[in-house]
Amino acid sequence: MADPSKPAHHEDSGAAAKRSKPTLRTIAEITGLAVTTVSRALSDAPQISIETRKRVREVADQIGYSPDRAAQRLKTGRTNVIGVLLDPHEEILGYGTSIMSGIAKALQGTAYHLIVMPNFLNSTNVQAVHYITRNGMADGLIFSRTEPLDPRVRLLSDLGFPFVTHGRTELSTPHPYVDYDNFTFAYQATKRLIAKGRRKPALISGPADFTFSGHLQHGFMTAVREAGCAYEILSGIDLDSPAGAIRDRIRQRYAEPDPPDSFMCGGEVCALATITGMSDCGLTLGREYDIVAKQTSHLLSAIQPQVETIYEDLTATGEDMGRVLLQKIGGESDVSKLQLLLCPQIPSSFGAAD
Amino acid sequence: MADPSKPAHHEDSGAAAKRSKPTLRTIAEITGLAVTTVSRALSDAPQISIETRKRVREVADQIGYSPDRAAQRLKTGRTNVIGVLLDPHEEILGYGTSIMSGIAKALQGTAYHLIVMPNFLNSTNVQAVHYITRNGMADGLIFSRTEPLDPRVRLLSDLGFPFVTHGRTELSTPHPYVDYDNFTFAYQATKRLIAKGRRKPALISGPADFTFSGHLQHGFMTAVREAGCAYEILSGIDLDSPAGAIRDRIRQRYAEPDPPDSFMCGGEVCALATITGMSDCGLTLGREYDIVAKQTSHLLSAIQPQVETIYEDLTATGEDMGRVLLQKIGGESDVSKLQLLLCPQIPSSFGAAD
DNA sequence: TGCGAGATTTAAAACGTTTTCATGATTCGA
DNA sequence: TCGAATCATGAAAACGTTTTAAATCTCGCA
Repeated sequence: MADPSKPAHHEDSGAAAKRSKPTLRTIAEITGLAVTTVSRALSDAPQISIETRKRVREVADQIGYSPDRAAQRLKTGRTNVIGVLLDPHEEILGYGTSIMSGIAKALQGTAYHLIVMPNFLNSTNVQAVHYITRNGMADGLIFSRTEPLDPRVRLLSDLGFPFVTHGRTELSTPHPYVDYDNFTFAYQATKRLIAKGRRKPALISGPADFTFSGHLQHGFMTAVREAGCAYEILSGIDLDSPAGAIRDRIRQRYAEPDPPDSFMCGGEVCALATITGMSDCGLTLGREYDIVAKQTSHLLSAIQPQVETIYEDLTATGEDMGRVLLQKIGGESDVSKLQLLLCPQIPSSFGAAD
Repeated sequence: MADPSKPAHHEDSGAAAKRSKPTLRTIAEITGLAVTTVSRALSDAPQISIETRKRVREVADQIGYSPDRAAQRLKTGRTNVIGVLLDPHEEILGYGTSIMSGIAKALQGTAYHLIVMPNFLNSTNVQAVHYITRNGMADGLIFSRTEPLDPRVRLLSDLGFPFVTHGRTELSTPHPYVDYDNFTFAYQATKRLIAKGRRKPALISGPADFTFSGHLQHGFMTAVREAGCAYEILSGIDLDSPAGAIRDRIRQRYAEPDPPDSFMCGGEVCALATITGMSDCGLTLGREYDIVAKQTSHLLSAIQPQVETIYEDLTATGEDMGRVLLQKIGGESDVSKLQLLLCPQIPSSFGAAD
């Protein structure tokens, strides 16, 4: 932008430079225009003449002007801020960071800033939403881990407050979302296990509350039913369970009769823990059992043997969410344009699907 | 706080409730006081009489008043915001999220909000700092991955802008920081390897630029020199390298003569990649080689066999950084009180040191 | 009775924008 | 040539708070 090292070089009458932050008034004094005009010129109002606009721009750049967000905010009521509700569970494997990175990319070049409200300790998610909307802390909200009857979605819909979720709900009022097609993911992943000759796939599902857990399960069930094979949904653990717990559960399951011979894992840590648990039992990936997992980072490239994965690009998801939210804020009222279902890319190594 | 479902129950003369956001003026009208008085009462100014203060509080709670941050900001110049500069590299294993969670904890109950400025794409770190300070987007800044002559630290020191770093610098002007004692960590970890009978520990160091890499290396070198044993600092990779690269490098190293027999890993992904690389070569942890790693999450609990680790509590670090920054903003000028060096907890399994 | 000293309260200005409404130029149609 | 329309600019109010300076009130005391 403006180079602060460049000498300012303006020999004005008396308005010698106080070294305070330049404001519209500063520019007005230098150019001899009114504050109003300067404001208009900088915001590209149509009624300002071309040359005035150019001159104002010049001076603004020269003295390194940038508008006071607080003042703008006070006057317009707009905050120019997009809030992201961050959940402690999202700590795992850079989930939050990937999403945020994507959102940041979408906000790049707009007037919007990304602000993260971690609701780590204090309140429930709904309370956080209450607080943010009541205090006008953002113009829009983004959050994840939606539940079928998500109270946050309900609240925000009622308020008419712009938001986008990562994940769908089952509420009757449609709302903007970006979601990964976890049904297809689970369906294809499970089919892949079956195609490799496995006859009793196990699912490690998502936490019960969340919408996507149902999708995973549905995809899994569809595949096993089509194949007519046995299956198991591992009880007692889910994708949020700590790695150690998953490892223990696997070990325990193999002490019982009729264990599964393959696993559909919705996450990498989960896959890793499963492998370790199986290894505890003396079983080797690719020999005695198989795994297909969802991949959101490069963690699994570190382990041996290679796990088959289907990739979910969380940064892209974040970017989509950012874009959708900006559209919503911009006044797009056709909700169907604000709902994105991202399709899993099935690796060619999986062979032709049906 | 105030229960919005509770019926408001005030039958005022004519000032019937417009359903707009309550402001100081609203309270002033209800109580019959002046806006000034209300403002003072709410901020516990000493010259307001006890009963007025109480009355104002009551009304404020009742109508669910909360001050307009934008207006406060405009008037006072304070933003009540703490900014965290987030680096893309911090994506790994929830580093950023842990830190942020800690900061959030420290900010809990204060007037401060946490805002994260991811500088993922656009600018260099210094530019981001420039931008934030110039635009007055925060009252204080927190960031990580300091370099010995960190330009961000230099800039902020010159500006007199409050900040805390995660990690020290080697600049002559002292500044607030919170750091983990990586020298001691590396020293103890390496000693542990030697105590287990290893005779050629290898170090996978941090990225060359960062201060803590030097500390790691210093601790490592001190231990091997004391023991008079051979050592190696693995070239071509560092803690930021992707897991696959580390794995490849390990494999490659073992194709050459005189390989190391143990590893000091500054991170968990690194340890995991090392194990996999060694496993590729047919070598087993605890038999042919040992590892001691720094642990910041629970990832390694998922793998087998258990890696010996020394824990670094990043959430606690974040909390410390938050606290220190608040002190700094609060006017604490004794820098020595704003510098924290956190000591590694050496597990008792390591046996008596020395 | 009056007067200054607290003790409380208040009016008004200010922060830097945006916005509403008005103004001074210029041009145009009749 | 004159009023109307168009164009470019400006004055002033407003957003909700904090702060400075001033006003009012209540006493105690001479």
